Amino acid sequence: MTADDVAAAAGVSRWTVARAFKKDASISRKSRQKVIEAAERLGYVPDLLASSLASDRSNLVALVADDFTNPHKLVMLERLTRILRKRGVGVLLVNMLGESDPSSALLAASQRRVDAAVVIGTNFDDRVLDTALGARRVKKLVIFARMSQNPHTVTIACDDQAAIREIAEYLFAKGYRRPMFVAGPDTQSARLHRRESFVANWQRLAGAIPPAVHVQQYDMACAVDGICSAFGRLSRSELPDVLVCENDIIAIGAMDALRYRLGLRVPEDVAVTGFDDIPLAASPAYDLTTFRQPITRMAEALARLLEEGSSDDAILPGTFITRSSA
Amino acid sequence: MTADDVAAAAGVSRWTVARAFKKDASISRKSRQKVIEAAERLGYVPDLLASSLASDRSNLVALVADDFTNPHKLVMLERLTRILRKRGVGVLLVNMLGESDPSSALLAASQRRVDAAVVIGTNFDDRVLDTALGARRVKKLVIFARMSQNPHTVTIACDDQAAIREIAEYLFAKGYRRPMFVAGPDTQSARLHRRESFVANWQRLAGAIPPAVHVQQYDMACAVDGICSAFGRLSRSELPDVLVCENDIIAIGAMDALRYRLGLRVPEDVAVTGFDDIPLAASPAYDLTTFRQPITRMAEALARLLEEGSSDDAILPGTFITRSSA
DNA sequence: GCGCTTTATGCACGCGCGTGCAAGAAAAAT
DNA sequence: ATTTTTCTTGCACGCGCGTGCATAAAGCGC
Repeated sequence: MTADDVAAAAGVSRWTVARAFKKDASISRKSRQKVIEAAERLGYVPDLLASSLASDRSNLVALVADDFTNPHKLVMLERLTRILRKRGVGVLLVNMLGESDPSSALLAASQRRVDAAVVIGTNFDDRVLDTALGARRVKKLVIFARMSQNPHTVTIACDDQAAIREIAEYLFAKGYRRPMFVAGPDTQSARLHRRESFVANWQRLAGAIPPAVHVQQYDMACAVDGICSAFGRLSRSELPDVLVCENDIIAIGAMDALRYRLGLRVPEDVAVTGFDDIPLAASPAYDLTTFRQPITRMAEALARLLEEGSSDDAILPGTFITRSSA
Repeated sequence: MTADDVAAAAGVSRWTVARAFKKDASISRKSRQKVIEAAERLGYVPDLLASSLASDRSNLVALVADDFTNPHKLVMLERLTRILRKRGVGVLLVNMLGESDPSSALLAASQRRVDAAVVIGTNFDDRVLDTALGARRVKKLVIFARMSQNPHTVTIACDDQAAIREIAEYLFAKGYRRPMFVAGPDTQSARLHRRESFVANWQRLAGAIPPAVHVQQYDMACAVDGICSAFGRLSRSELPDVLVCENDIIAIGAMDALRYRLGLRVPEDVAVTGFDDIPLAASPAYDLTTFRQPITRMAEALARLLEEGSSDDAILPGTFITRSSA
């Protein structure tokens, strides 16, 4: 079933068929009607592959990820695929986990002529992005839910600064005085700046620099180990009264460590906050105070960026969710 | 950068360039060397879009899903994308959640000429598959990690029958005598047959038919509610001694319900088993006895199926994981 | 009904590569 | 040296649709 078949059936030319399927095309109401009917009858749908080849838009974006241990990724994937699909944009999921050369993931995407590569992973650094862009491999590079200093990329993210300020002020107001920040791995670039933000805010509020620990990976088991070893080095009097975690998966690992390894109660002995509001955070077992990123609006910002071809960063406000863990 | 450019640079024809990039092509060692060098120098990589258009293989599969609340999906996505990518197969992620017409998801995939559509969701029924196949929309339809009666589809799944038998026998041997099966939604088709399997096995072992409940969705919150209302209808003496759950996410919801809503201890009062071995199952908070599906080998079976074009079902054995929850 | 503007339609060419075949080159056998 | 076999290379044609322009049709005021 090609456009030619439909053209013959509708008694028009192939190009009129193409116009019937194109919004804002110069075509009469009658012709479009005829074409649509014929197409329906024959079961014709335009071939996006041929269309991509002929034009220079593929209506396809690559989602590049290297971190599949965080359930929040699933939320992001769901939202992105649903919203992009509604706008006729397909999603190519590229796993760059265990890739010898990380930029080869970008290359794989470029071979399919994606309109944009959207990085939603964690452990990539600026050089990778630069080489990919330098080689004109991808037309557009978007960093999603992360920050990047790279001037050639577009950032779509939650307003972490404001979020962390809100968390810090809330904790201070609630009377917590010995917070400890629990961060993820200390990557080269495109990192979150939640730790710096929290330290700055707490200094402003309480006049003291809070301690911070890093866990090896954004992973529950790592968080458990990280917290245990961090607490092992602390004397009883130095114990924090609240753990401010970079995200929910670390926070949940931290809660498990506190409860099941260290025999402490949450929130009575040590309170915990997270970031992301993953589904598990709402479970009665954790009931985690956290911060929800505006994923839907971020996905919509991405869709708009693709449609309009703009290159403006989008930093959107999220929602603070208070539960019983802090 | 097209093959023509490389051809000119290497002093050969465009077709020789194509051959250099094709495995088992009839080409001399020298020519290939020349071409590869020139390609590397010019930064050329073959355009998969044009390649797909010209041939009838796109090396692209669609992963169709409608359920993004189960972290196990993330494991599946990671494994599938990684293993398929290693073989040069791209993955198009299609979200059919909230789609008015479910088959439109298949259509979207077909418009990109995918080599196969792989269904990894839950709430689709046979009619959808039939119409999609009837219209020759997709060349191949694969049901992944599910069973389907539809004779035109290929099934790649874990051997649930054997798995459930192993669980039932383990529980019986451990002395449990009043099991209750906790199943997910009762869909039309392409369902799991774990409940039937368990009932049959338990009847064989203990000579009694165990009760079963259904929760609305494969979702923690639903499982919590489902268990609470099921236990509400039971008298003290009828309480089960073990909940055999269709998958981990239900099992974890069940554990939360038991502990935080019903005030029961796990496993002392009621034991729990799951299925899938999601990362959370290994956490100290749950430490769930469960059954791990051979996702890696299932993904490899899919890759083989694409390469060889065979249409044989693959039912692969998994691994029973015993932890403290039962 | 005439000139004018606006709107519709048709068409040549190209997007980058695959397929199958035939001709050419090299190696092997006579 | 010649023939046969094997290997290697080149090429016409097509995959299905988009772009920009030229032409045709329709609408409009007088």
